[in-house]
Amino acid sequence: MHPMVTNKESEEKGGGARAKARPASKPRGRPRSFDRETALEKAILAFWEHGYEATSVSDLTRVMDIGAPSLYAAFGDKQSLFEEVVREYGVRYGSFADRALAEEPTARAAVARMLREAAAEYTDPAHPYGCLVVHAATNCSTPEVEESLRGRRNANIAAIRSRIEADIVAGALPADVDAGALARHAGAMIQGMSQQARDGASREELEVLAEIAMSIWPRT
Amino acid sequence: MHPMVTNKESEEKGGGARAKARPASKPRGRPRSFDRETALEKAILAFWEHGYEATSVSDLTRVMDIGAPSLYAAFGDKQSLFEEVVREYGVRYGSFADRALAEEPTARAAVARMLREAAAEYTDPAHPYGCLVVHAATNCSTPEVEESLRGRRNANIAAIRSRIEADIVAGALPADVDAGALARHAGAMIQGMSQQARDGASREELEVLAEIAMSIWPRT
DNA sequence: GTAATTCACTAGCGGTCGCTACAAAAATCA
DNA sequence: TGATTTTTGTAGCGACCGCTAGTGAATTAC
Repeated sequence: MHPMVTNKESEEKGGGARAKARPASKPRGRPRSFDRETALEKAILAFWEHGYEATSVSDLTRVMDIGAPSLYAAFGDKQSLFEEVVREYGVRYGSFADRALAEEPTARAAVARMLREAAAEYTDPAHPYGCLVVHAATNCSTPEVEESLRGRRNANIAAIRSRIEADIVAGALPADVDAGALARHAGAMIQGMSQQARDGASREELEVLAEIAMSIWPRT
Repeated sequence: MHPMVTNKESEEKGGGARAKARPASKPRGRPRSFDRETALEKAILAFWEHGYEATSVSDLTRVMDIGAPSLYAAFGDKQSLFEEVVREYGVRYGSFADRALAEEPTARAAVARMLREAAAEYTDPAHPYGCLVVHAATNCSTPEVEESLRGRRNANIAAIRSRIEADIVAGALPADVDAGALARHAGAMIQGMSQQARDGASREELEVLAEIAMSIWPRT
């Protein structure tokens, strides 16, 4: 008798819930009385603001406006809901970093844009301050959860490093550049900016920070 | 992590009269059976590693090797114990920043030393990684505790800023230097380094980070 | 219609949380 | 010797934690 919940719909095949390409038939039983996407967004905001541990299931059922059994049926247990929240956060709010790395012509331009956009994103009053990936699972008594976000942070730094190394190979950066150090510096700036946003720094202050931080890059 | 046998404080054997600096008269009731300083140190390490929320009173009584009533009698409730822990942490582990600001001849030298020593301190295997002030009260459901550490972080940045402004007045830094931005950058580096130490960065990696971070300072 | 299926709600499980009442134990004071 | 004062260990308080059994409501399939 595992506490395991059979994740009936966690596979979520990309298509709209029930409006679009459905395999012909309507679902069998009583329909859900809440919008799953909306409830998930509320969960994102709650975890973003208070972190994994400090957000209780009863907090979640309140802000998502559903009962506990509905939450467990729709999202699994607290930990799997948080995993989905982190994934969706990455799509809705954390994609600016990957976009900068993919779209800018050089690593330097990518990091500059990344920091500039982080200053705006982390201080946007439309949602909690800072970065969920940086703050939501620090001091977490569930090691897997803490490790999961740690992995994401380190993966982000590794992605920046790869982009820098690509520039070195392409000759856009000097061969003696320490790609790891530059990438780590960008990561530290991101994390420091997130912390300072939470501590009350303004967008303008973080933008100045982002700008002067770029002066460590070699002149090209 | 020594095994550390809990030496139940053998009651002073020779004449009690010449035993160290005694406060005038002996206390009236049954003497305490544990060393308060040692117990406090254990509490520091526990809060440092797991944070305020994730460290339960039962965790504390276990690592401090005392019963709950003894803990409450000696330190007050969990929150006031944490306050004392933070104070004592500042004295025992966090004083390198203030010392650098006080002892170095210039703000630049002070910040350079501060970052260099942070790289060593935050990765010292003799205690938990990173900085307690940065990490122990994020996502804390007791607002006063979270606010308290936030205040310390912002005060540290303000202290760096004051030191920089003093250098500007003294002519050791150009008059057009943005003291606030430079100080904020140092704070972001400290916080980013603390996070990366927790995420597994080595002392050498953080030292490189500390060094390149100093290149944002104007050449003097 | 009836059966089958899925969701919502109430109620509550065992466990841990921070904290404390209580009485025995160990010291000083008279 | 008591009487007093303080600490100690036991034992457990009420509140909240994550989570779920059980029952009835809402829908489709036959």
